[in-house]
Amino acid sequence: MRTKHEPDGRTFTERARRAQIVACAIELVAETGYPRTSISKIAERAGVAKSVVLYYFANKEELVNTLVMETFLASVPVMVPAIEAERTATGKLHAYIRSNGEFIRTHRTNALAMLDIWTSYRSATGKRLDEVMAESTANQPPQGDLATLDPSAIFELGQRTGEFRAFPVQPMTIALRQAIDGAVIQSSRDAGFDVPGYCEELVTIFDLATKGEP
Amino acid sequence: MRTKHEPDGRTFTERARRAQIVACAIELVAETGYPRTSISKIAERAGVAKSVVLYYFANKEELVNTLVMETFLASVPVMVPAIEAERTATGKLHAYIRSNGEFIRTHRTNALAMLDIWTSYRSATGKRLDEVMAESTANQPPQGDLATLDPSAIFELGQRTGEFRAFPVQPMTIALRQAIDGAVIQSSRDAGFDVPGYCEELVTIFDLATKGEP
Amino acid sequence: MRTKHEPDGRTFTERARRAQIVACAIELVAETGYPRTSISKIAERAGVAKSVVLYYFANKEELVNTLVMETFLASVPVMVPAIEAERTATGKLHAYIRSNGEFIRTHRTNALAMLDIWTSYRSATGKRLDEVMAESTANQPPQGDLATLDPSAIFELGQRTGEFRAFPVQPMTIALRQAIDGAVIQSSRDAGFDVPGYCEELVTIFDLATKGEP
Amino acid sequence: MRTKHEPDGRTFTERARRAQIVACAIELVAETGYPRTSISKIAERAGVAKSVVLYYFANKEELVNTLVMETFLASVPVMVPAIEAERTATGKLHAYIRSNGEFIRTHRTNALAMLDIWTSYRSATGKRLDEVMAESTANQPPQGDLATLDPSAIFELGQRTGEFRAFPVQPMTIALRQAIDGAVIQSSRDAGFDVPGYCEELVTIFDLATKGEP
DNA sequence: GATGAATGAGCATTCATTCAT
DNA sequence: GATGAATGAATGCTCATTCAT
Repeated sequence: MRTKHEPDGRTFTERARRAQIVACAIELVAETGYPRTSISKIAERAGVAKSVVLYYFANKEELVNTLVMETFLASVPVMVPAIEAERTATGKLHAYIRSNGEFIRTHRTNALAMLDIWTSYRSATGKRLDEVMAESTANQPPQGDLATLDPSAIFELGQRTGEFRAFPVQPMTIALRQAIDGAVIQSSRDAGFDVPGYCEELVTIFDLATKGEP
Repeated sequence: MRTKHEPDGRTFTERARRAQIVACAIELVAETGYPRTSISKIAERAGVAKSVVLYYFANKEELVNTLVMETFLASVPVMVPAIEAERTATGKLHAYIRSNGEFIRTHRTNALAMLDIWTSYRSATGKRLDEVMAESTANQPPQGDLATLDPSAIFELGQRTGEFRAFPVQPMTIALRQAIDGAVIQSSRDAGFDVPGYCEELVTIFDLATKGEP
Repeated sequence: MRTKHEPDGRTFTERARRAQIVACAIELVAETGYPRTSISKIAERAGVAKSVVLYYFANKEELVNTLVMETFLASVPVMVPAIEAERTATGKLHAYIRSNGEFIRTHRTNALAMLDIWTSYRSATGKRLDEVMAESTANQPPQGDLATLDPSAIFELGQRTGEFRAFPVQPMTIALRQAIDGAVIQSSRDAGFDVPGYCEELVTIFDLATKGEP
Repeated sequence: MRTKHEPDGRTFTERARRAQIVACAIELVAETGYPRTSISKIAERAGVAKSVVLYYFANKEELVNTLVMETFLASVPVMVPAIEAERTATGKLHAYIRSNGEFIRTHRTNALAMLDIWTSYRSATGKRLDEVMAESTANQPPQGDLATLDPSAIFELGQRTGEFRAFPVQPMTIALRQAIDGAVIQSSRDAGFDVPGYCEELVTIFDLATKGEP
């Protein structure tokens, strides 16, 4: 008899194994960094043969893509509703920072792994992950959740409504994203790092930075 | 005749060779990232045999440490005088950001390599570079140039003089360091990125963030 | 009700599946060569699971044997009647060459695959296909269609009837078989190669070679 | 002290090791076929670590190229003088066949390996060796030894001098090359195969085939 | 000082095959 | 009948490191 396939075309076992392998990969990347995370170490941690990993993922790149995508998708239900619940740019900015911090706190390992891959992944041709992803979605402005999760949109809204002062959006966006990534980095060095507390400070900092009249 | 040894116990030739190898390593890390920078590629670029690299550096870790240390030391004459020339905390903060930007602009390759190593280096046991370095200088508060180059000192000064509002120093330090690292990351993706312009925005942002009364 | 079994002990479905798999295998070998033809690629092209291929064929060797046998059997109705229709050795020789060329032209993929396997197949112990097959039919002189398809018999006939000069049969046989294989090789490199035209030249060449008085 | 380098830029050890590795590779290809000849098996036979093979040859392709080139170059001093010593096309044709047979007899393993590679080598993109080599020397007519070793030139000469009948050169060339390759194939199946005797028959066959008036 | 030679560990990937269902 | 799951062996290749000279 045929094995039962779920609507997504995957069997129960396949979905479970894929999830298990992705989980082990995330742990290893978070603990030892992406370059030291090999397929055999992932298999070892999962308690399966190395070839099992490559049975479920065509190659390492597919595994990494899945990992990144799953982590990104996990952040959506935490962040998007929080941001969209706010009507003002100020409210959205606060919600963006706090919900991002909340995601880092509740999904610490995911966040660690994602940031490590984000910074140290290089394709066979030397390209970084964002460059690879940018190519596949070239010339398309961010849409849907992706748009909501881009701080630039919040800054532009605030400038249109007059809540924020006139400042170049790109540098502010970079500074904010980097500041939030700082929470992940600190968290990786000190498991007890107070992410929500840090984010409250970021709320104050970027509140002042966006509103003040220099 | 004996070969003349300089005060550091190294001959002129040895220092020149080491400098040449470090320079090639920096170039390669900046171009292709740390994990893709192998000793044989460094040797190839330097035009020497692979074993020569390991003759001058006991192992890859020592080479990396030297590389980081040299880059750090190169930043001292650019940043320290600029910061120390200022008397107020505000002036020192501005000088810190601008001189750091100036260093990134004039030593782009160094800065790129350093940040890449900072984020992706892991020792054989999985430790990051700062963790490894922290162990060798454990329990010592930063001194001399190191103290000057630590933004925490500037923030504490400003709070003592009343120039800055009362805020927890650690989060502000993390946010500032991360924001500046953002300049390097952008520069690595876009060689034409306007680092000084970006830093001017950071001056405004952190001016507002440290002074405002929330 | 019991599934109906044909005389060969196989059901209709089974024979159809086997034929389909063999057909896909032939295509792949012809296109990419035997060593690059894996069971998973065959299964993929046939649109079945990899394990299905090994359900119908005990192992890769059995699949290859079937493939070769089917191709050989396909050549019989093209070549044997043409050769047997001729009464003279000269006529049979011409018919042998021309009908072989005709088979190559009409069954190009089969011929390509068969020659590729013939030249590059090696068993687990390093033996070639003809050696493996020879073992299973050891000490039996060729019979039936196999005898008709052996050029040696034609040459011996011609020498008995006086149509051909006295020459050692083995070298002439080797030269003829190799010359015909040349048509397949050329055809694999250049799909537009004029096989019948080439075979007409072979007819002339071997006519002169078998008849001349040196 | 520097290791002494010979005029070709290679040390004594390097030349010896390369020769040893190539010799082992030739043996293995001749015995078990190219696809079953792996770098580790070559290393094992040579009694060195697998990595040593890749220390002397950048990759498998370079090793194969060296192997093919060395075998080809080994055939030059055997064949070229013999062919060039003859003035008539008939003499050159006989010399071509006989000296090629002589080369096969004295360099049996080389000839076996070369033919196997010639027929079963495929590049990563699926191209055969002659196609790969043709690309690198595209649009250049064969020159020097390569021209001498091309039977087409002999056939064309004979047609100009009137020694040979008018026949299309390409099919005759294919038939001759294939017939000679037949000697190698027979030799690989039967180490005692009488190559010179076989070649004498080829001399007769192609003598008749090129001269007769059909 | 300098380097050619050698090596073992590790990596991503392919593949034929086994087996329980 | 059919197949999803799993696996071990093998492959080409990279790399940091050791060592004798």
